[in-house]
Amino acid sequence: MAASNEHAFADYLRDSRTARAKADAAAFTLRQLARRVGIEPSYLSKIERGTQPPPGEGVIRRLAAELGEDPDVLLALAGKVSADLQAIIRARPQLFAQLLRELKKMPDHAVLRVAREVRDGKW
Amino acid sequence: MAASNEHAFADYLRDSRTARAKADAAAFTLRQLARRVGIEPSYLSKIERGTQPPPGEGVIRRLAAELGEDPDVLLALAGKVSADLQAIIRARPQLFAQLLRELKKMPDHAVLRVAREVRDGKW
DNA sequence: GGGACTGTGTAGTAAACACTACACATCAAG
DNA sequence: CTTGATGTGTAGTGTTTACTACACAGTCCC
Repeated sequence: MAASNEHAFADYLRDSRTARAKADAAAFTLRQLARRVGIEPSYLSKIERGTQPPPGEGVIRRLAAELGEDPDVLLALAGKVSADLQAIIRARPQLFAQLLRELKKMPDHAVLRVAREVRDGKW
Repeated sequence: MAASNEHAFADYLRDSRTARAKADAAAFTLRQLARRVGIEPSYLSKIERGTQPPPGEGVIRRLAAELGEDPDVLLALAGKVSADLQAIIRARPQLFAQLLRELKKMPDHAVLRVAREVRDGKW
């Protein structure tokens, strides 16, 4: 694998913001977004360029909310896993460890199918 | 549940070691275990009494190996989730986030059944 | 009663994490 | 031409994580 994903989170974030800026220019300047999220503009700037590593989960969640992105995807790009998902695993470590390692090999549609069947109360 | 302990990891670890010590006293002194795991005895002592927070994943894995414990369980007691499981989730965040949050409500036997069916190649 | 063990107390450290504060250069608009 | 906004550079801070180093007291053995 090439080192293509060095700034995966950074790039995704900047692209997402500039995309929103096309629609609503004034509301999605770096400074405005930083202000709504509650961080320093210079910090967001560095994050968007990958100068700084991705921020903490809280900031990522607020960014996702403002940008209409999926928090879990953004967290993943930041190399993190949502704290609530971790808690779910920790509650039954063996069960979920086994299941996840099994599903690792499976294609998307298989995982999706499992999820759907579970949701549809077939268990 | 009895007094759900603040020092769940600590107590579990100490109990596990002292249990092994009944069988093979010399091999499971605090110092011997610390030596095999590659940490300072005083550090292990503090960990076993909950004076210090649980160690990193590497140390926990080596402790589990020496004590014949399940690494995922030990990690869970330490408030952590195995790095490899996190990587599995990060590879397909939406899929696994949805599945896990769905399975959270389900009883053990249901999760187990899903895992078994997946393993048995019904997908 | 000196050695060789136990476990423990005190102190400190090095790196990573998650940010803030403020000054600066640039550019568009009035 | 200066005002007000944009993004960015430099510097620094408090906290957490993950440990090490070494000295110490008690116990068992002869």
